[in-house]
Amino acid sequence: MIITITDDFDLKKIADSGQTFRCRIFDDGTYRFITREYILYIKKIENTQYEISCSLEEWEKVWMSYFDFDRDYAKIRRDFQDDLFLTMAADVGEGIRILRQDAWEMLISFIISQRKSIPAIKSCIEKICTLCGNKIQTEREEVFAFPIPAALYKADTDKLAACGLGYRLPYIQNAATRIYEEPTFLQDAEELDDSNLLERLKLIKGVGDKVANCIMLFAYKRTSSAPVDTWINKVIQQKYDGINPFPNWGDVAGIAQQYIFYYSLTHKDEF
DNA sequence: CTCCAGGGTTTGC
DNA sequence: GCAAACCATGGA
Repeated sequence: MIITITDDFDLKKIADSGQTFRCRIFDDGTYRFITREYILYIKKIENTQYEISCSLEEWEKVWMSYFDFDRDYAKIRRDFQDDLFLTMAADVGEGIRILRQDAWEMLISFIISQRKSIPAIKSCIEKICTLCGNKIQTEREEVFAFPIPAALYKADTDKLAACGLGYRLPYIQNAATRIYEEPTFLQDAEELDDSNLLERLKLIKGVGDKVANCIMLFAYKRTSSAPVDTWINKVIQQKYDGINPFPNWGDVAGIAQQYIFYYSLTHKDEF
């Protein structure tokens, strides 16, 4: 099926933006995304035309929300014009969108992410999916879904450790136990305001300010949340005199953060 | 081989 | 309250 997308949408930049760790790029230019049990193959045909593997119904029900198409990113970028560095970063990152991903997957993925490089995070998560995720056969490949809480809870400790979790193993097992025993924990958190949601997420061992902000931004669409990691911290030190500028950008701070994060990733020699 | 990674918790003051 | 120490492991 062919669809038209007119707002900012760059598959490669989204895949490389560090929000999702399970996007696969095929040699023919097709991108694969997974969320819950849904799998999408999408390829740019020309200009605003994209070929998608799912039905229009699934596109509208699942993927429109996943890719955050209710938000006008072109307008958001224009509103950054009073900040020179952010304007440049947003220009470089044009096409990035904030993905609305599964809260459980983001919780586990970003606990794993601490003190790991993005390639290491990806391979670690892939091993966990292969170990205890649901196997799905598509027309292109055999894929493993992200494990549900019960599957991770019941996974053998030694086999889980062999996925490269390191010292994060007890954090992961603790989080899996928590969500397995209280299945509505993440769902109920949706009702909380930003401040209370942050504190609720930080109740889970291994979740601090940075990881909680990632979960808020990438799963709960709390676009005021701007995670400060090592790269963002370098930018704050070198471009903003050590003063965190993100609170100044209000409810689009998280989007500004994502443009700047992508800029720092693609211009490592400047930091 | 060494160095560091989308940090967080624990410990010591 | 705040720094500093400590954490396992893979990728570069």
